[in-house]
Amino acid sequence: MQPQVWIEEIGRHDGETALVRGWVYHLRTMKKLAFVVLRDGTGLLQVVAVKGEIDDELFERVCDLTQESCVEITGTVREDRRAPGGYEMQLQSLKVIGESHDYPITPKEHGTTFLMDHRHLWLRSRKQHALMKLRHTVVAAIRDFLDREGFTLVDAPIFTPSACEGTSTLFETDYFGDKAYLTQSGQLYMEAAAAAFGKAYCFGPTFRAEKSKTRRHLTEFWMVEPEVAFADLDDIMELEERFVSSIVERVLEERRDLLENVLERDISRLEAVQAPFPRLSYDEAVKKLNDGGFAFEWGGDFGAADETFLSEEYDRPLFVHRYPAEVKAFYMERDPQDARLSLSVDLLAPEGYGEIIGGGQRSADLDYLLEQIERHQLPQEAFQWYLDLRRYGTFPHGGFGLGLERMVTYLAGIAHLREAIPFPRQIHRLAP
RNA sequence: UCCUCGGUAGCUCAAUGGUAGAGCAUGCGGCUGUUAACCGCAGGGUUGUAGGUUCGAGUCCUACCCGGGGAGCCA
Repeated sequence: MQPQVWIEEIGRHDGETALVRGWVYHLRTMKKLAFVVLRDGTGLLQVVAVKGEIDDELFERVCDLTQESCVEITGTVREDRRAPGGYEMQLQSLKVIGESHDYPITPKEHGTTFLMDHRHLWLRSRKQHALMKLRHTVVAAIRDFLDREGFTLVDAPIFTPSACEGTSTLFETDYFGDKAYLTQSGQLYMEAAAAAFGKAYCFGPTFRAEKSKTRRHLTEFWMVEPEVAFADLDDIMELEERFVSSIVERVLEERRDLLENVLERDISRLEAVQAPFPRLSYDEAVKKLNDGGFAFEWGGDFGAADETFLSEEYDRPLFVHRYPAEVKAFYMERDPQDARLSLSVDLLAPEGYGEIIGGGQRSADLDYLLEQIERHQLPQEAFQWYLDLRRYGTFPHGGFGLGLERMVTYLAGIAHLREAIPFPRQIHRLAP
């Protein structure tokens, strides 16, 4: 039997007879001519059937095809400017592998709710396909960068005995009669990993039971969390900017065509993302907000509008560092210059995409952490293993967490986070 | 939890308080280079639910249900 050719490689078979398999993406028929656009996951190929050149029964079967039916087609390949993709196939034989009737996603507009209800089918569409390819490349870029930098992947558990950061936004589940929670960060485990491997990271799904209904939130999202022994705040910022700019560079290299032609992204906005990134202290940011007419009070965390205003004047991501300790997690190191502040840093994406990274330097001091755990009213028993890291050779260290979907959303320039993940989980969406 | 908008054909949407409609999809017919093809015909409805006002309610009122967008919180 003739081997199957993937459409992305069809150009290598110019002038030959080839066999392709895929799904009917579009169909246009006339009395003596029919065009079938075939989709196989790697590309689109226009197949032409001409009545008279093939027998009438075969031509009838081509005309009777329906959207998204799965077929096997053989035909001769030839270059043709009129065909999308530059190559066209002259049909010789057709075999239907799986029929499709009344495919729900028609070639006209649909609402997001309807499309999300059919997410399992929507993924076949051009734009969604492009977004998943982009996501794939971002994941590969993340792993390759950390690998090159000497990081070891140390997977953090998904079932956890308590909150990493003590908020009340955990999904609770039964664990053989005990309570367990779905992880909202692998952070604390990475601190243990940093003491074992020096440079470590985890990359997996995390869960937040926040009842958020915004374009920037999912209840299940993917986060990459590197942690580095002996790193201070400046080291972390330097690592973050190299990390982010290398991801952008990789995406521009491998997905430029999809970004430009399918996602219609303004490429120049991504080309501007080069290290070093601008740095603003929290104090300076508050002053900027006040000067800009925002009634923002020192001590709070920034809202979406504040973040947009701050990042607006820069063409690349913006670091805001040294937030008040009150608004950050209990394990953040205090600023030795000002006890009200923490050695924390957020990275804000341009164009109003907001926070894509949160991180900073962790406290190495056992007494301080004990005090913080009490202050945040966290159950000390649950943190004994974590405190051991300070009892047995404590060390300065820092790290950060990058939200994968926020990064993909920003790179793709799309309006909503939910299209940056194959099957989004949101407050009102658990299916498909 | 709060603010705001919405729920009418399979989908996207129309419809001064007065016979519920269009485009797409589907079925049938036409067309030899289509690019979300085009042209003609046809079928398709308990207007989210319950009550109320009215001669008459998709439209006005009340309650409830469901969802979109945003806020807070965060990545």
